[in-house]
Amino acid sequence: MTKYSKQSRFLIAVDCIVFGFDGETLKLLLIKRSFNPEKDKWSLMGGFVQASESLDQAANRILKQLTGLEGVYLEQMYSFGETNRDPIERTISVSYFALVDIHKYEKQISTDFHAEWVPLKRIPKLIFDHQEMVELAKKSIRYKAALHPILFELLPSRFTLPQLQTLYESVFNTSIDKRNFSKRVLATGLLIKLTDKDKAGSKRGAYYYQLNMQKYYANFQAFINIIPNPDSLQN
Amino acid sequence: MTKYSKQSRFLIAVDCIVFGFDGETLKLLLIKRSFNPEKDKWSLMGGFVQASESLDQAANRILKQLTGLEGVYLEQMYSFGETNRDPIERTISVSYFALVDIHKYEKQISTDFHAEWVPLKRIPKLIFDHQEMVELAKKSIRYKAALHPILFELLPSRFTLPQLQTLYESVFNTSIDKRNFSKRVLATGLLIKLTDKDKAGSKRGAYYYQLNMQKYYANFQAFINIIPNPDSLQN
DNA sequence: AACAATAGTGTAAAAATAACACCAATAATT
DNA sequence: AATTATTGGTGTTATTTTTACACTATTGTT
Repeated sequence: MTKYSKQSRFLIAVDCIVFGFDGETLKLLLIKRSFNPEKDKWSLMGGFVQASESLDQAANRILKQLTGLEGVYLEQMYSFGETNRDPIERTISVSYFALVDIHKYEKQISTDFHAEWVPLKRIPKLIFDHQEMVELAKKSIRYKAALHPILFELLPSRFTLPQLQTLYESVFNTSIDKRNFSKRVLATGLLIKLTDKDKAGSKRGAYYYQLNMQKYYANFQAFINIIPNPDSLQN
Repeated sequence: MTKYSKQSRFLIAVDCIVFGFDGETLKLLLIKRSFNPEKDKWSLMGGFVQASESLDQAANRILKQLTGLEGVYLEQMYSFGETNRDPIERTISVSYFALVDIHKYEKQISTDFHAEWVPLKRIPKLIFDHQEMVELAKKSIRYKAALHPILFELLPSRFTLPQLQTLYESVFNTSIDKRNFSKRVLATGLLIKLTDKDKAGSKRGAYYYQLNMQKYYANFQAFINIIPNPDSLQN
């Protein structure tokens, strides 16, 4: 068989918007770009897709190479294809967002690699259309988190209800009554209460919980109402 | 500045999953492929992205060229990038789904073009990974339609409540109490009741409604609960 | 005139959500 | 040793939303 002649071929990039949560604020993992153009400017984690790999494989490889992160939650988001989005050569970028437990990787990232966690509220100017990708990623995780239990991916395997609530409050930029919040999340049946407490956050200490992984995977696609009317929220 | 040397370049295709509704069943617009490989096999509307156009522009152009459809609802869905998805040459496909008023285009499509409306329940074997795209598209419109008023894009500008209900029932493969359904949709404030009736569907005739376009565009991103627990539905 | 077929409407029970305030535990301070 | 300050944990009621459910209206056909 013959090839498809006369058609243009393009570079394909993958760009990853990596979210982390340190217990107080949501952060993004950014990197100083190591090559031209825009060398030393802030950028998302990105790279080119290679001939031998699928898009998902490329996303995982790039994340690993630039940050050491492996096996994290990674989901394709949107493909950006404006003709001039990269000034050097036409490049289609397939964007992914990732959710990681920031503590698991915090030191590793800043020592071995040159990536940095930056609070979502203080994102510097980014190269190309990366700003636009970040905006879409913020919308996307809100949208998804309003309906599905993805935010657990940002927490360590053992976490407390106050931690979980702070996470939801910062993703949705709102405040929630803690009685109603705990009723809601416990009603999902996704949480298992442990017997010991986290004494770091308070004097009294808060019980640790962990995910019921069975139910978590089984109910992942189910609609779970943790945040009511998520789009009526501002900012 | 220098080009990004040493990187692979790829073909980029756009494939469109086009939904239509004839008042009874949901249908997809398919086409007999006009070139090799897989010539004369059933295929989605697809084509290659050109150097001069964005992804969205390519999607619109391809839809227009293959079907004459223009100005219809078109939304990027997902990018497919398995290395072997096209046996001839590695191609990344950016998929879009479209929602069209089937009546507006029915004759035009079958005479001027060689596309055909096929009931969603009787989709033939499709080339490459198009089957997978169709499955994802079915999921995607359900997901989106459960929360946002996109299904109006499948109806003519004037429609009746029974028509609208039949549409929802076929998208969600369920049946809905008509009293509750009309309360729900009317509560959105999106519908304007007209003074005349559609006498085609029944002896008594059903009032026509049209969209309040102001509110429609304003509330498009808002979460509108027309179908409760959309994922608890089977099939 | 009777019939057949689809359109249109209201109410009450049940479930889900929202609003709300106090006591518990304990480390730090006096 | 007692007090204070700080955060964790819980239950009830009112409101709202959702669900279940059945009859009359209209009109073309027979």
